[in-house]
Amino acid sequence: MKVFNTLTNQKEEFVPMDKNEVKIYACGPTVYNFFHIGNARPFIIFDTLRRYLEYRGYGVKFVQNFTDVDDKIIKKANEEGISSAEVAKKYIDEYYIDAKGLGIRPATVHPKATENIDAIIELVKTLIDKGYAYESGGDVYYSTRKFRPYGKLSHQPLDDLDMGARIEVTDVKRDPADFALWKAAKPGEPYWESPWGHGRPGWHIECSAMANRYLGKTIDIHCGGKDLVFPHHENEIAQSEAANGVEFAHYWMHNGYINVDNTKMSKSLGNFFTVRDVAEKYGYEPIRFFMLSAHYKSPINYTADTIEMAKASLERLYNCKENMEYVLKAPVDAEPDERDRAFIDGLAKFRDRFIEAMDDDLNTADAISVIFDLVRDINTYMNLDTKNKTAIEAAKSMYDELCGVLGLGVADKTASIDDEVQALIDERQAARKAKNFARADEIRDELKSRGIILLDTKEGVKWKYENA
RNA sequence: GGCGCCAUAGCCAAGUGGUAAGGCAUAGGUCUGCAAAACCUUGAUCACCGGUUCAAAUCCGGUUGGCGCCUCCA
Repeated sequence: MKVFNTLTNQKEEFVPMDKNEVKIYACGPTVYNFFHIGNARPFIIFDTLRRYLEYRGYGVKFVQNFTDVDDKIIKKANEEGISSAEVAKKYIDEYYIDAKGLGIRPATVHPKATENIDAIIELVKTLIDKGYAYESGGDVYYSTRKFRPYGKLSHQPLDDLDMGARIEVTDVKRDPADFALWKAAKPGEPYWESPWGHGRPGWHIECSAMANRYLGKTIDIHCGGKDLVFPHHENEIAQSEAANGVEFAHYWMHNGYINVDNTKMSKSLGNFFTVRDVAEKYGYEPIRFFMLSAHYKSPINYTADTIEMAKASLERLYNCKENMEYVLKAPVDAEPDERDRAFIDGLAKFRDRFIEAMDDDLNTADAISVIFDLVRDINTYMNLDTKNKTAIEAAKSMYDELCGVLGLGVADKTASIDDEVQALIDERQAARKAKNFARADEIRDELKSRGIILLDTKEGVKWKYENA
């Protein structure tokens, strides 16, 4: 498999240190609000990366943190008159609800910053001992200029930074480019005991500390949104490599932004849509489909149209799946003939094409097109007058296999209907047989008003929920 | 000022040297009592100019337009 590595600015063959335990660290959410669809992109993309690596036979240890102590959380807590811990707890719970809806599997470990303060303090101490950090008025800062390779990820030499533009120049920092590892507690803020007094960790240090604790000094892949390249990931490298003396991560993968009106979506601009709100209107799965329908490095523009198209595309997938399941419920010939055999043999080529696409830096857009080609092949087979059980099962299996890697089109949407509805369906069938189409249509309309759609197929009457 | 990205059909979007995947939408057809689903058919010389090459959406140079990062950010 080839992946684009931000560190080298090119696609490279992915070679893990240990294929039985590929170490991946993904920057998780700061839990002070429902997460928005811009936040959702890396969660979905790198969940897909993990699924694909496992599909290809790798063992994966996937660590994604929760930043549960931070200025924004403190601000929210003050606004609501509750503690930071309560704010964090609430939005961690909400994270799991949305993540589950989006098909994002729980990470192997979801460490929280507040549960790793000891490791953070140890790391800060190490950096001070090695001369990379200094204490100043209860704060501790990292001396950016001491770390010679600083800028190697963002490919931007320190001296080219436009100093003063957005950098807070204070007299506690020796250099404007230095960043906080530890912040002295202000009144009313949560704090922990440390060698530098009461305080709390800076943002960047927690990831270095947790990656080290849960994955070791060197990891295979570190991933996150493109906006984390600088300064967050650059600083992580500075911290981890200065402390450990070895390379921090072999591969750095970054997803592009979600735009709204062709402008970056962000909480600070206020032009964001939460996953919860979008899901309530369109469902969760179209969001995942939308994310995977373009290459992860490209910016994508979120609009009502694009999410509706995603929903419509997904319906095509589910129609195919449901047709197979429907036919399999009835007795079907199990002994494949020559024509069935040819169909079955043809299925493997879709897997080959799918793998080829995904091997090329996770080309999910291409992989989806392979699935649609498979669906067309299956639909054509399903249109035949005689079908074979073995063949449909093989097709279904291939469909589930490929869709499963992307986390799409595999939900079980079958639900039971009550006896009254079944009686109406039966009555309608009788009416149709008697050519009483007025009554038949009346029943169909009645059920539609209850959200149940009837479909008359060659094999009999099918039903489904309108918005399933 | 420094660094970087993008421009493919009405819309979304793959495709880095050999004459353009896939999806949504549209129109016509097959099937159906009708409808739905499905299937078939239907649409692009790839922003513009120049260059390299037997051959370019793909490589090089330029132009125009759009976007991002440079210490809140996924």
